[in-house]
Amino acid sequence: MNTRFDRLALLETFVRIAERGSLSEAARDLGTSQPSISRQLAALETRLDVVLARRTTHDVTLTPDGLALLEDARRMLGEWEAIEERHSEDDALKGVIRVIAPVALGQSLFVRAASQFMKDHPSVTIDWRLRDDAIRFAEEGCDCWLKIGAVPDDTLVVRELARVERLVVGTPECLAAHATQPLKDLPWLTLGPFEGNRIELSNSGGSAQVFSVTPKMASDNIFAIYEACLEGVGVAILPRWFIADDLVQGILIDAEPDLRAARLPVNLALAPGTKRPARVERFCEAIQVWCRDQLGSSA
Amino acid sequence: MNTRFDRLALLETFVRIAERGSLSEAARDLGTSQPSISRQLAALETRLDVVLARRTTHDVTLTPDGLALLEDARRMLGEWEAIEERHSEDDALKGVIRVIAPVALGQSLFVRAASQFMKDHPSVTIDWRLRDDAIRFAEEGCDCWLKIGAVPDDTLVVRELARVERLVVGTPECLAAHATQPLKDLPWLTLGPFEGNRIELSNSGGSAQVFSVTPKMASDNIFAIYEACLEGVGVAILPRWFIADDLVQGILIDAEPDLRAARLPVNLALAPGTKRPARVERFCEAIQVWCRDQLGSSA
DNA sequence: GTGTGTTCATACGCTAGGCGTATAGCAGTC
DNA sequence: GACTGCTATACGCCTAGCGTATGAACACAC
Repeated sequence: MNTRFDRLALLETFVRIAERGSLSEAARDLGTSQPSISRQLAALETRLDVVLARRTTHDVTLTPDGLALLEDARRMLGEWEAIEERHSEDDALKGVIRVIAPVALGQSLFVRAASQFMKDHPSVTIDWRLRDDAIRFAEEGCDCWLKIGAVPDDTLVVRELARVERLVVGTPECLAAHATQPLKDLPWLTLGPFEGNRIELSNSGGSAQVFSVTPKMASDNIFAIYEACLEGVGVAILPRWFIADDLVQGILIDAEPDLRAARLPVNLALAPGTKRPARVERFCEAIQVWCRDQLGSSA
Repeated sequence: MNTRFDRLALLETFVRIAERGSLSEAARDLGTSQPSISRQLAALETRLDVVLARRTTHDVTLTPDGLALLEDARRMLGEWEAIEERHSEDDALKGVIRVIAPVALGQSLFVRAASQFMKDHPSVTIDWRLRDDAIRFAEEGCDCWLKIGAVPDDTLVVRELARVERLVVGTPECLAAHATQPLKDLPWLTLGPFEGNRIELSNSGGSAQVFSVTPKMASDNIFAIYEACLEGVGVAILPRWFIADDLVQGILIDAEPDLRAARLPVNLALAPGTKRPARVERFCEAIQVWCRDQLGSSA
């Protein structure tokens, strides 16, 4: 089988097929004909001697082998791109960067960093998806993953961006109303994924106190907790970046200046590999710098 | 410039050109015509918009850009190979593995491991080059580099294979003749790259003694030192694997059973990257296992 | 200098591999 | 059952890359 296809082009169409779930749509995307796509997929399968996708008349689903190839194909295409753009004299970044970020950070703080990046690089497009749950990175086709807490995938390269400070806050009224009560009896507003019903605070000396609470309200959404807190319903553990303005304005008060919840690490995860497209590399750098400046090492 | 070249094929011929230093020879290697090679190189240069090689009528030398590409090209071709062979049902390894090993280890101990590997995988060829000096890994085109001591290139992936035990040995006669002398006054045979004129020995408790000597003989070749030692000229610090048989036969004697020179780490260095051809991956595993078994963690 | 041998680059058909168009077959939807 | 949208296959076309042949440049020998 002496085929003269460009192997990287085959990978390109394969990735496109995987992303669109259809040969026809891939063909439209790539500005070619559907039979061409069909032939290319067949050629790739012949070449690798493996079935990459199950075709029915109405959809295309990758086989496990196809899924495995998808990851490698994306990486190799990225590497080729890095090679091609290394010597392109216009150093203007371009293309799309796919980012997955946690909901809370992604819709407020981080999106400002991303916006700045887009301003700095007008030809760059960002696909900004907000998700808090663990993702199947390899299948998503995303370039970088911002994650609060540990990254549950040890095949990825992880860079720590910051460790965010979290403090106990409440409205002045709320705090005054419960001033005489011990900590554990406050009306706690707890954020599901982090606290559950167990609160752990420690002072700068490192000595910790741990106690269980029956939350006034529990939620998996930080904005809900925040709003309830503003309403004076109770006290909550919130990251400093989230309530910095309110602290300045006195709307919320640091209830226990000596006590802090454990810092939450914010990580940046990338697919492993030696070379990445410049736009991805630069975006990651920008995010890192931005975190250092905005969140600080003590943010 | 709508070219239909297979980009990976372009990289392949480019690497071949770099290795052979000639378009014509590359053409012969690849079983094609010289004009074809010429066109491919030109196409790659056009595509990347960079001059990769200076051609004179009698030789081809890579530009710095070409040298940079060479590294990436080798990596990408390796990755493609890994993809292709992942699903090849015959799990027989094949192809050539290029290894650079230290002279002493490479011509005796390690070559046995390599031999075993070739026996286990008949279709594998090994290009076994022995060099003690630091190499420009990226330019050499080698797959793995066995190195005594630290690997002076932090772009490489390093795996420690063993830490070899080194002891003071001499012939029984030689040791008897100098039995009354303090260590530092023995007729030392020193191995240049490691000892110089400064001997450092420590006991199992960790306390060390250091002294300078004026060597009876100094050399950068372990076999020379070894032969002189066998001749009874003096005492030498030699690795256990090197003189294990002689110790058993009583030809050489462990002069200071309580004292040992610092263990020398033996490392395996690889080009970074996520996927390597199976033969390389398996060879490295084999070497690691072999080292564990033959040299042991206390070898 | 001249000759010889080697190198790389270019010119010129040729050929075959990949393209698009057209069509067939199939599955789900209305 | 007609319709729609999908993938696979057949068929001719077209061109990109091939090999052959040739030319220019350089190295070395004499």
